[in-house]
Amino acid sequence: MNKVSHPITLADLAREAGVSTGTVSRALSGGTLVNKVTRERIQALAAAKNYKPNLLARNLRTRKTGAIAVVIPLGHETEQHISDPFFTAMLGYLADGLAERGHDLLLSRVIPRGPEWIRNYTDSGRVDGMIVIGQSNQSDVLNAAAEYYQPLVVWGAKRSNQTYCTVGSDNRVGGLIAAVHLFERGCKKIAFFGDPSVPEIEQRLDGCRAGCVAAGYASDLEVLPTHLMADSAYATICAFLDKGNIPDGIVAATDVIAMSALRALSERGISVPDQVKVTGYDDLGFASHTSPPLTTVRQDIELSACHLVENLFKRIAGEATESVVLSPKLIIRESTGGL
Amino acid sequence: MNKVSHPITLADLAREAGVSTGTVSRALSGGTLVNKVTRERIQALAAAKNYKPNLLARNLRTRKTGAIAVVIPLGHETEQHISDPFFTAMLGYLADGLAERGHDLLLSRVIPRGPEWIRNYTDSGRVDGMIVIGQSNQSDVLNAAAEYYQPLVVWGAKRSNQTYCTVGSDNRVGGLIAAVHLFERGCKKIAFFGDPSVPEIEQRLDGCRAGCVAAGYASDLEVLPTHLMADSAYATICAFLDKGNIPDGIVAATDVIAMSALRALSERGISVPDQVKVTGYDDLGFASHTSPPLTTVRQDIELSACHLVENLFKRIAGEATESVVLSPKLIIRESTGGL
DNA sequence: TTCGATTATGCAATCGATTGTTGCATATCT
DNA sequence: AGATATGCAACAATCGATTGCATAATCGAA
Repeated sequence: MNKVSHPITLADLAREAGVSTGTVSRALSGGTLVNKVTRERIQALAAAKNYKPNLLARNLRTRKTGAIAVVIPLGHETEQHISDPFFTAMLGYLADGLAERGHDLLLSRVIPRGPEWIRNYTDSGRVDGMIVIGQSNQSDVLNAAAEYYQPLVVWGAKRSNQTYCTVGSDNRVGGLIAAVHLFERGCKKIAFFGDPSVPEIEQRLDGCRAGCVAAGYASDLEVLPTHLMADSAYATICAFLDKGNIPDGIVAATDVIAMSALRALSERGISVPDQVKVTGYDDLGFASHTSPPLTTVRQDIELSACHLVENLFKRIAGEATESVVLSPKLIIRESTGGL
Repeated sequence: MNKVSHPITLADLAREAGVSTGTVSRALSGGTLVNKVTRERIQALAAAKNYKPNLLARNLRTRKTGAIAVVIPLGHETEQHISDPFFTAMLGYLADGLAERGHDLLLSRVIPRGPEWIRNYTDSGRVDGMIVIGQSNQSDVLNAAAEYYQPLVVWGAKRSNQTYCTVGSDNRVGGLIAAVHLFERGCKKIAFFGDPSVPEIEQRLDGCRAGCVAAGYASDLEVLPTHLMADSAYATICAFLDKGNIPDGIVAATDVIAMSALRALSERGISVPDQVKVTGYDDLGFASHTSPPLTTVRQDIELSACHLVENLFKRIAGEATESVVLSPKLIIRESTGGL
């Protein structure tokens, strides 16, 4: 067995069959331009030889690649890892959605150091389109790219000065319904756990504040900035609780933070939902399996992924697309007292 | 702004600079074969025009692609989704590891219907190598591929008749240390939760049985087959518990199953670890954040990903590699009584 | 001034497939 | 039988970059 045996090529096949490469190509692509007998002979030969076309060559010629770049720009959150559960869940659904349409997924994690990173995708000919997960602080770059590159969609909040197509959920509404729910369940003193320097989280906090106003909540909403990663959030929350200043309702900016809060509370013998009610955000897979199960604002990641993929393919086809803003939905579970 | 503006090419640049494409190519690749003055002039021009080489063309010529296929074959577990937490965690680490070496990650989920799927990667010229996550029931296909395709590594258990390179952890030992730990903690009646028709899980069960023997455990180990997905596992476990046949120790085949068990137990007022002790498997991110935190057999996913990447690049370079068997490690937390 | 050595650049083949055009051979029709 | 129509397959250009080889330009030394 030859170690560096190059895969068989169209030319090899042509030589063997005694015809030209063009004929082989047409025979395999199934058109009727080739005599049925020769066509079937060539197809049989190709199958016997385990022929697979070189996709680079085909793609170079046809200007289609069958791959979509999924890019995660890590602008400020360099601590954040692709292994963040939200990203990975999104990634899984995107992979499934793209696979259904016969496309592969080229995954990249980018730490932007200048505006030119995006041209590695838009101008490299490697992909038919790109999905950017989270605009981070790269709005300007994305706006510029949208000018010359159509097949681009972005997961994230819609902002006013954007020319690119986004799919995202309304973080402000999400924050609002979480807060309102806590007040409805009788909370008198609520706190927000999460880092407002992340754009999405800032909007959630904003909505949360609006909910406080709507409920006639007098005092200032307490805000505890925490990182997105579980370990770090957990430590911050423990320190906070140990100061003794315990709220009776917590709006956590993500499920991961909520999970850390549940753990910290449980370890201190503080009962959820009796003494403290907790809401999360995202409704990740584990949210229904914490103890108690977590009330959370669902961002329907699967649906979002569908929209992203659908809009992307519309744009690839040259059609116009509208940005999508999904309504977040409150999923009520035990951590706020259940139904 | 032209909607279908094709990216600028080497030839465009050459025309503009009044030189041949070859010269431009050499100038940009930085060699000293081009006069310093012309070289810098061309480099400046390229930068000004935002030139990015077409990677398909380059790769076709150089026979290198800078991409690695990460393939998840779903042989029997068609229910299993890429969004499974174990896969996504692995994926994140692989993405990071490959990115460090300047390679992209081409993600595919494959439902094998015949032996030829693997040639879409080995013979398509699209990737420089491939990492297969989980051998599923595709051992034969992988063995055949290893004959002609060197840059291939597989995550999974090492089996006797394998010619391909694997990285995996010793599932048998993992199952054993979990069981032994439960006996040490005083359990008298333990059960195994998980579906033994999955090869890895079968090995874990096997180890678990060995642990029983070592501990002089008289009766037969009770085995409850559950699916890998949380919802389904939860339902199965509830039904099991409601039959009243409650063990005092549970070895769960994955963290997801363990999490479902914790929830089911908690809802029935059964105290963990006082009445029942529970161990998981994997040590995924959420394992330390369940309540109570989960004792679990850690498969060091990050380290595994490192080994996979490292071995793959060795094989790409033509070096020989050894399969790696990592020792799983018991992480003791509250669900079995803590340290 | 002339020759050899060196350097810089152009030319053209190449990677492997797709596809428009063309030529040949047979089939069909008057 | 001669003219036209049709089917089949070969030829060659193309996608965009890389690279071996040939050639032109430059320089130093005799």
